[in-house]
Amino acid sequence: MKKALTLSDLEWRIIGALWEKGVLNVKETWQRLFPEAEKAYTTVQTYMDRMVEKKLLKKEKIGLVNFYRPLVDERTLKKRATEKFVSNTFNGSIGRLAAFLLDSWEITAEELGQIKKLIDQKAGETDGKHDIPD
Amino acid sequence: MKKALTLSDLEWRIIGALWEKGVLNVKETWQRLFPEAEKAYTTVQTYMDRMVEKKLLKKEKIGLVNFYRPLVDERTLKKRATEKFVSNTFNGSIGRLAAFLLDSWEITAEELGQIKKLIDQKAGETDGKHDIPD
DNA sequence: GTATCAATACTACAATTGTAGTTGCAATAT
DNA sequence: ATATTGCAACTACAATTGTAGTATTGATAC
Repeated sequence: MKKALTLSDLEWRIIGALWEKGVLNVKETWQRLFPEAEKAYTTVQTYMDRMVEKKLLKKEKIGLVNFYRPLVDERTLKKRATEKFVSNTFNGSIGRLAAFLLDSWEITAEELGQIKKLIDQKAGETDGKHDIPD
Repeated sequence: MKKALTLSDLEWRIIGALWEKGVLNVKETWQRLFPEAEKAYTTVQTYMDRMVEKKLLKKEKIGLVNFYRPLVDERTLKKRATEKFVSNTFNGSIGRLAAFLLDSWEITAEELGQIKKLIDQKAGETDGKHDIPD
């Protein structure tokens, strides 16, 4: 009932760590995210298990320890999240988002240059389907 | 305890309607958003009142009817929402977001052109602080 | 002046989220 | 064997969210 695609802050951080490292157990994740124990270990544990229920992660026990791996592809999830965000906030228009970003952010000249370069690449590559790496 | 800046879908739609129209009462909002009564009138009512509590809207009674107005500026709220989104999803980097958009979206040549134009404008205007309108 | 209508105000309640404590169990150190 | 340590499993609980029903009250039509 609701394809669960709004991750909370902590969920993003957890899955982010997992994408980065591949597999982690609760302790590792907890230490990474909260080196000063800003949140309780069990909080992270609860989150990770709930994320398993939500099919965001997969958990497998090796010896006594559970290891968690991301079940969803980073690009896919980010894309959905972006779609949702843009839909809520900019009536679904990427163009509006782009305009807003340019208009409301301090973006350095370098960044602008880089982005322009990306655009040119993109424009140049308008022949075949570009193969999504990875 | 939490500066309430993640609006839910429905909250976005409501405040969006309010930004568009300036003031609306519950009934008008409800009819606009759910012309087929997909949600109950009282659901919208509840939401709008909760948004008043959250200081997102202001409510004032005129005659017997309550009218609601947005209390937060559209640009400001969208900026915060974007920041939060980018922070969660792209490690806070607008550049990464931009790269992702270019890489993962089908963007038409026209759109690319327009965006490029915006960038050039922006680049041209790199002298003084640009005054954020409104 | 009473029934009806419209909009408000109040109440309800399950699901989800944020946060963590408690219990149990296997490995290890003594 | 026994105490201790590490982690897993289970349980808890308040706050928020999604959804809406019921009650009340002022206006209006007879």
